This record gives sequence, C-alpha cells and structure tokens, in this order.
Amino acid sequence: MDTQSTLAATPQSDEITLEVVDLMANLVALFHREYEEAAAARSLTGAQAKVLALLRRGPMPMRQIAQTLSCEPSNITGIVDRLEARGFVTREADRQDRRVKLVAATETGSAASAELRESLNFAREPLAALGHEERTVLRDLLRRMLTGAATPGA
Amino acid sequence: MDTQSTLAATPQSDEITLEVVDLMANLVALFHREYEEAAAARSLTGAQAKVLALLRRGPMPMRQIAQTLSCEPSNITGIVDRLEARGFVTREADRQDRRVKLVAATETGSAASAELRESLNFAREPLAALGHEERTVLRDLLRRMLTGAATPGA
DNA sequence: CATGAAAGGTTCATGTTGTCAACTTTTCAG
DNA sequence: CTGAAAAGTTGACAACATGAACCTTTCATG
Repeated sequence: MDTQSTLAATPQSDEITLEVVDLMANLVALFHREYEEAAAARSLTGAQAKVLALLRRGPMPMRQIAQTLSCEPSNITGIVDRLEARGFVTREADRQDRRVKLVAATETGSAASAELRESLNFAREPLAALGHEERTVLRDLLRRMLTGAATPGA
Repeated sequence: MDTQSTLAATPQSDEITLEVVDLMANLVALFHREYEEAAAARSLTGAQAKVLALLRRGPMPMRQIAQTLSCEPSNITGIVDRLEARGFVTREADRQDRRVKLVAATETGSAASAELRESLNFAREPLAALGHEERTVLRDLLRRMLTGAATPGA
C-alpha cells in the first residue's frame, strides 16, 4: 500500500510535491506563530494552551495527554503543575484505577481555552484570501490528507 | 452542508472556515511532529534544522534570521553557537558593515539540511493520499494563502 | 493469597529554546 | 567630534523536553 496509486516513477519528489511541501512548511510556521501569539495574549504558553485545548471534551489521564502530544509523561507533569497552580486545571484520581490521574479543566480553564479558539478563528488571515468555493475545495483536500493519518483532535 | 448561510456577514466564521481551521490545526501538528522527528534522526533540534534550512540560499545576518523566525536575536546567538560548535555553520563579519555577522552553512551543514529536506519529501504520508492534479490544486490554494501574508522562506 | 511484573505518575539531572535587560562594537547623522 | 542607533553578545531566568530512577497501584500467575 506504500506503492502510490499514481503513474509517476517518483511521485513523491516531483516539482509539484516539492513546492507543496515548502508551502506547507511556511503555512505551518505561520499558524504556529499565530497560535503562540494568541496564547501569549492570554498569558499562556503554547504547550499550556495545547493541553488545555485537549481537555475541551472532558477530563483526560496524564498518559493520554502525553501520547496525544507525542512527548514524555514527565513533561506533562510540569505543564499540568503550572496550569494547576494558576487554577486552569485540576488533578483527581480515577475511581476505577487509582494509578490514573484525571486532569480536568476548571471553569476558568475552559473559558480561556474557548476564548483562545475563538480568537484563532478570526485571526486566520491566510484564509481570508480564499473564497467560499475555494475553502470547500481546500477542506476536501485536507480531509483526504488527514484520514488515515493520526487525527488526534477531531 | 447548509448552503443558505453564504451571505456571511462574518465570512471568517462560517461552517467551512471553522472546519478548515481545525483541519489545518491537525495538519500543522502532524507536520510539526514529522519535522521534529526527521531532525532528531540527524541529531538536530527543530530550531537548529530551521536555521540551517534558512541558509540554503546563502549566508544570512543574525538579525535577519531572528526576524524570519520571529524571535529575539539573542536566541539565535545560542542556536548558531551550537551549530557552529558542531561544524554545521560558520560566522564571518560582513565586509560592508562590520557590525553584521554573516552565518553560512558549511559543506556538512548544507548536506545535512538537504538530506533532511529530502527525507521530508518522502515521509509526507499525508500527501500520498493526493494525486498529481490534486496536488496542483492544493499548491495553488496554498500559494494564494501565503502571498500577502508573511512569506519568510519563499 | 502471595509475589513479582507491569503500568501510571512523579522527581531529579541535564540540555535546548525563549525572553529581557545590560553591554560592546561599529556605523552614521549632526 | 560627539552622540544616537544598529548588530550581536552575555547573563539571569523561566518553560519545555528527555531519560533514568523511584513510588504506588494493579494484575497475572503460581
């Protein structure tokens, strides 16, 4: 299945693909910057904002947070420590398995996260360049790219 | 897929846009992870790889690197220090303005950067889902999104 | 049931990234 | 010539990230 369904001999390294990869890199950098700025405007770091965003759907064990963000559990300990110290998050032991600590967003935490998300949607300058139809096309392409790969958030 | 709310007074927050933003966020996270992994496989950090990538087109002053990456110049000092210590990069004073230090990739540095770039092109699983035509469409959309915004690399 | 392996979190040591303020050197305007 | 401004560096400090060692809880197996 690794063998691509296209006809080219080296479909992964043709002109178009190279340029798309570069464009992607730029877009990724741009989004990353905007995300950091939006978080900083609410005196959150990027990592803290990411963790908080994960908790929108409900409490989550430390380990699962680490897996979702692809980092070591010990790293999450520190980030949650800081979020907890500022009242954005609580830690409580799981009833079923007392080894597990469930991290849950507080009122304040949820509010901050929702606010940040809102601000992001409006800050998306790049998208402003595209019309409705184009966004639809883009959406479909992105969907195709993401199904099959790891899709943590949604 | 409601089609009636397209008279958007708030074109930034319709259904499609919201979904595109979320998809983008996932794609950004995915690319970011892959980039870090690819860099780590060559014992480079993400930041070091980014600086090295910037030098592909030729030497660049410290300040310009900082501006392109949207961070403080003092931060670049440290990153370049480590790259220099490992022989990936050299610092030399600019002839015209001796305040300026031009950072240039060495043979080794260029090779590492090129290698990483190559590996990225092949590691791009998401792109594998798209055919040639679709990649072209995607490229055009990305181009549109990036022109007008800050376009550091290209 | 007892015991040891395994899993979930934390702690500690260490290194990298990032900011900010103070400083040196060089350039340039007056 | 003198002072302001620009380019880089340094030092102090916080956050992030990893890996190893450790504690507690769970669970499989004898």
